[in-house]
Amino acid sequence: MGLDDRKLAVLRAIVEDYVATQEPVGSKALVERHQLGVSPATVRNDMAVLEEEGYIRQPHTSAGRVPTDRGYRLFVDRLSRVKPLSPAERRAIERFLVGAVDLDDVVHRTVRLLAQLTRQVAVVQYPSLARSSVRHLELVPISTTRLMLVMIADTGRVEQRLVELPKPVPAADVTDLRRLVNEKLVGSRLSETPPLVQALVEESAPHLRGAMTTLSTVLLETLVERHEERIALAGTANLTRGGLLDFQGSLRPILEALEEEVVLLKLIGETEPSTTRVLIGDENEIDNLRAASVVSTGYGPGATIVGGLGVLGPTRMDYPGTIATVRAVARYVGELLAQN
Amino acid sequence: MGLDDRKLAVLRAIVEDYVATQEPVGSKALVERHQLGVSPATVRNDMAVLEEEGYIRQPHTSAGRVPTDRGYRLFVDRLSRVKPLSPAERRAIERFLVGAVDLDDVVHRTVRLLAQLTRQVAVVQYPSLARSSVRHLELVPISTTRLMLVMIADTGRVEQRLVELPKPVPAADVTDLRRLVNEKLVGSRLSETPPLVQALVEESAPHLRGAMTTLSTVLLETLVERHEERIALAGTANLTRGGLLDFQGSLRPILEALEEEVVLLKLIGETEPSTTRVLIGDENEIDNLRAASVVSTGYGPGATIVGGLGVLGPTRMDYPGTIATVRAVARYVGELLAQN
DNA sequence: CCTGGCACTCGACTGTAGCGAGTGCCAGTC
DNA sequence: GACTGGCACTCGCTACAGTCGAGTGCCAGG
Repeated sequence: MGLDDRKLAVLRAIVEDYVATQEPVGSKALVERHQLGVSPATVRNDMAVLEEEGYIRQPHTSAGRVPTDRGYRLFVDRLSRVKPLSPAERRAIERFLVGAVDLDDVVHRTVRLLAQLTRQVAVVQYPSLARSSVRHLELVPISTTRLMLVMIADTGRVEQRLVELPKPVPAADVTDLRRLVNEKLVGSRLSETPPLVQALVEESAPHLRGAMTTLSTVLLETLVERHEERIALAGTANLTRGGLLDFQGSLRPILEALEEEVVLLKLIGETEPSTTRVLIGDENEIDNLRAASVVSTGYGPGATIVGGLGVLGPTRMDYPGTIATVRAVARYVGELLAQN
Repeated sequence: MGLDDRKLAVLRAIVEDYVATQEPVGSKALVERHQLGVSPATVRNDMAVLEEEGYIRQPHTSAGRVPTDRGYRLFVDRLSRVKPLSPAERRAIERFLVGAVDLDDVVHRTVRLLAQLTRQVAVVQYPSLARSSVRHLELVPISTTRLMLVMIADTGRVEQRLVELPKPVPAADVTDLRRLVNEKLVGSRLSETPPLVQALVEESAPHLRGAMTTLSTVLLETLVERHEERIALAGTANLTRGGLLDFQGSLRPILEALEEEVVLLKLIGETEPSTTRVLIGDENEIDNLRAASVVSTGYGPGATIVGGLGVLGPTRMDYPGTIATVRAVARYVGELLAQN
């Protein structure tokens, strides 16, 4: 484990050069491009150690060195400072996000912005229902046996579900139902609603009981239990940058993974602490994404977190820059949400 | 233009073999695999004519022939019958689409189904607002100066917009506004609403005038004029089938095009007649998609068309099969919509 | 502990040769 | 006049040999 400062400097230089050039970097080029203060031969010795420890590797004998996933990990954890954003990027973020009217609008703008700034695939999760509370519930009669249940959450999300009633319900009863569910549920977090909904059914007048039961079923099953998460995606075209060198030749597994909402949620949805999470190559649990890295973080108004966002790219990525961008965008989005 | 029956048969054989094998097809292989009743030499003469007319070409001297876009066009127009669906496919469609509850659900299932059956990129347009009529408008107070406008269309689409009021509006007035807009607009097609909305503003009581004006602005601008279209996409991973032989080496332009909603709408949205539309390679107006073909059609309950759906793939695609699948799926979706 | 020197490795590139699929053309046949 | 068999030709593909050079590991000396 004898990684003295110079060896770390060599690793940092290798990572930076490789990220920039996309080509294995050799000892001679290294000393030329960085002020290491030693000769190529010395660097070679250091490289030998770094390779033995698993931080770099040679694609083939007599090629330069390339960082391993482990090497990137060390780089991210100990060798890089988060790059401050350029004023241009800062301006781009502001320009992109002002003028958003809708939650939909915010999410779409955000995901495109992220993709554009990082030049990678961007993923943004809509504010999670599980972390939202009910602002209003609306019942719209579609026919005598059908209601449209519209739920508006404090995070701006609006969800609707069709409710098929067991038997016709008069308009007056619909009004009663609407009043009851709103009285009971408005203001409470969705994760806390089950007992309330239960009580609602038990307390409701006999002639409303039937309708209230199916209504509660819809509420619980489709909105609370399998809490519908929504995801926006952009920038898949960026996967083709760098030819087929990244992603070991085939985009197939990546594209397949990106089509699975569950996978995407796993990637960016589980960020509990407010820190940025970086998953490098192999660290990723999803097999299809073993050749990719993910940088993700949570966002939300103020200190609370209501959803996640992040980007996915080749392991060979500009981590400091990407981390900075992801964080900055998350912060701006949070502020935007706080305003509403 | 001397294309006698045998030359057409040769063209058909070339298209079928090339689609199946993905390799340029030569005269000898042709007579072996198809009952043409003539010798390779004769076929060669026919091929020479077909090439002169621009229906096929040679990638390089001494390779077999490959159909040109023009060749595919002739094939689609005159040389192929729509393939009947296999019972398995038929069953797959039914199994996939029953149990859909939501419009969202229907669209998502449809797009995935299409992608799976055709093994290509599938695109489904949500029922167009322009072709929908208003079933109900709901106004939900968010704060004293903010309303959430929820529009439910007869096609099942639900759209919401935040309305920022110029000054606080009491709850009673919101009730009035809700009643007024519903009385006036429910049942009318969105494309016919502008004069109605105009009248609504002019006829409304003075104390409602201000709120009604901004409300009408939101209605007209965001829902009617730039009629918000929504699109679902699936199966991008299928682009990687056939290695990089299709799409002349780079997926980049295709992926870029697929990220633009406008482009997608252009692809599948303009289907006015109920017939299936096939765009082959160069016929496509979007430069990025000159290497691809699109098969699209309209769908809707009964005979009316409310939206489009289709698939995108390499020009080297199984046109008869794809056309059949796209049509069948569109028909099923139409039936599904008619039930609601 | 660092450095310069040196032998070695091995991928990338180049040029050559042989193979074979496929063609175009032509003379002969029905 | 249409079709066919035969034949010379083209040219991409593959294999192989040779060269080049970037990069390495190792070692002796400062």
